[in-house]
Amino acid sequence: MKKLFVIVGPTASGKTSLSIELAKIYDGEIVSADSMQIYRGMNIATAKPTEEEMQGIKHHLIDFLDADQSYSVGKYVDDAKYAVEDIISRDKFPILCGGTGLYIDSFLNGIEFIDNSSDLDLRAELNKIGEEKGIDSLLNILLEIDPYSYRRLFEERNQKRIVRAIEFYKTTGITITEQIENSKSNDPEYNYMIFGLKAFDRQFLYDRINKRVDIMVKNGLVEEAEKVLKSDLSETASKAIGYKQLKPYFEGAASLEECIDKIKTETRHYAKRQLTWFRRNNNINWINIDELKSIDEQIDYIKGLIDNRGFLNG
RNA sequence: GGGAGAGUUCCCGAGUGGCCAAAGGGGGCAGACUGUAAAUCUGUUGCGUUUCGCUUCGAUGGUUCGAAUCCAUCCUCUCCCA
Repeated sequence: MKKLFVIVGPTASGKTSLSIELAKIYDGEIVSADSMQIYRGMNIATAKPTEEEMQGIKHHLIDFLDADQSYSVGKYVDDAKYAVEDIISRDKFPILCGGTGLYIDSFLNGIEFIDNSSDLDLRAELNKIGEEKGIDSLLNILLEIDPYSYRRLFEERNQKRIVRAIEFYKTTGITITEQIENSKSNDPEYNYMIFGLKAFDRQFLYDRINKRVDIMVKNGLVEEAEKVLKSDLSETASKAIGYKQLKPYFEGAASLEECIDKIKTETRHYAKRQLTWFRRNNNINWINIDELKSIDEQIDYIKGLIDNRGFLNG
């Protein structure tokens, strides 16, 4: 079976530099799994590696879309597969690296998404119902078509997900419950070892995040934000942390410091959510970055794991 | 020196005699997640032997069956006049 390495972890845990070192050792190329680094012009806020940092290692799925284009998991699964196959065909070793858990899991598990399952007009219409008549009226619609989803989403009352479940059924004729089941049936195509970076002490990570945001500001985050906010942003791109939080500053409604603090807070929350996502994956080999602080130590540890398992043999 | 006001749980902040371990928000912690995922949403947040007990609302003392809420003194802070 085709082999690859996967590196995951919360933002600011050091995935980028580790992946590049690993690529140097194993003659690899990197496939990014990051929903924001795909965009051109969004560099500082997304902590996109610079040419210099890449050290000649080829990176895929970075910098290939303009910010006014939207993107999705479904596209990612296809694009990542294409990139990985391309790398393998050239006898290089693929290293998937990123923090977007949904993208990574969907790709690794070979989830098949269905084309044309979106209807933005219907979505808007349903959202309107939600705003006007309340979330219960949406739940009632869902109850009619997919009682299982209804039960699953009843407690959570997540309008976005309820709307999506209805939309999915109305556009495809099958329920989201069925789709979830069907999409899982594929056999995995790749044999992979997955490494996760995390901090034993949460505060250690949070400090790193805070410091990194300060560095971003020094590197011109505010200027970049001004430019990005003036351009046309797709639904996807507009969600990036680091730009929208600066809006009040540009509008004179808040101080620069307040906005930067907001970026730090939002980034910490994001890291927390990433950790929650990855934590349920029992296959991850965790590396504590507050124990193994240098890349060299991390690489040694990873090499040990790879050899131990005989992953590259045969 | 004179006058006005304020001190509430990690933070901001509501509460002016019992329904108050104390609204709401923030932050923290935990969780969910199938085409917007850097999104969206949920739970929890004084302690304990947890349908009950204990300790909390600047401090001390008092009034009362009962106080975060009323009174006295003290401490700290803010503002106004000097």
